[in-house]
Amino acid sequence: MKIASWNVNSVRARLDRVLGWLAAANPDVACLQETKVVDADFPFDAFRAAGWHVAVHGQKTYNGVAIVAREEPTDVVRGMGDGDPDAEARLIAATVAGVRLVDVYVPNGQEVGSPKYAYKLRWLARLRAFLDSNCKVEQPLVVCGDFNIAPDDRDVWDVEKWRGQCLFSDAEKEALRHVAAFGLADALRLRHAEAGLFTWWDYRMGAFHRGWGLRIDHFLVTPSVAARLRSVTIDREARKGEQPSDHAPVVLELD
DNA sequence: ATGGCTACTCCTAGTAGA
Repeated sequence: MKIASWNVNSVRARLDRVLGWLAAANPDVACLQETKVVDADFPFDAFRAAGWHVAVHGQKTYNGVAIVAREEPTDVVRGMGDGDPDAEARLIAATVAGVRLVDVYVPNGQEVGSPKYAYKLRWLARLRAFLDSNCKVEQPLVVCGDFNIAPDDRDVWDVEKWRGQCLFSDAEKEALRHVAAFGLADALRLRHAEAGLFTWWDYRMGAFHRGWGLRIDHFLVTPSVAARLRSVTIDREARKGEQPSDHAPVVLELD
């Protein structure tokens, strides 16, 4: 089974590239983030024509998540359902081929100490509560997406530059560890220990070409998924060429 | 020193991303 996660930075602006990548990589399921479109305007027809089922949770202009699969996703849940008054479309969950998928687009946080940073930390605490209430560590569970947090020194291109900055601050790393403490492992680190495995590069300053990236897109998996883990790969090729997303897809293969 | 790109929107200039 092949599961992909990709922040596409607008599914409409990127439609041809997204469909082209899906056709070539041919995952069983892909979790997309930053679709940036209300559900009514999602390009369902183009996906259906290419043989994909799609479950979406979107909003105008910002955020938005979608699960795209060869089989119909079941038991779809949109949002954390915890009564928090915010209406940001940042989480969708569904089951595909017996695996429970939680697709997340964690808030960026903007700047350490800002209101958006506080919102990010609060959102991550809510995500842990969502897992506690809706999932079990004994089940095949994959929590994946754009976490907007680089977990450790290996995951930033310049440790000194990034130390204490938003995306790499201690409180963010601790909030991510608390999510994982539900009983989830960072799948990439189960297979690769080396530094410099990045998933995002700034559009500016030729960052991709210069290797100035961060690893902020993750697959967190329960033990039953880890036991089936064959490979975790970052498709850097998808960051190249005309009008790329600023994120590369990450692909998990299970036995 | 700053910003350097991209996508979005009933403000095509201002906001947001990371």
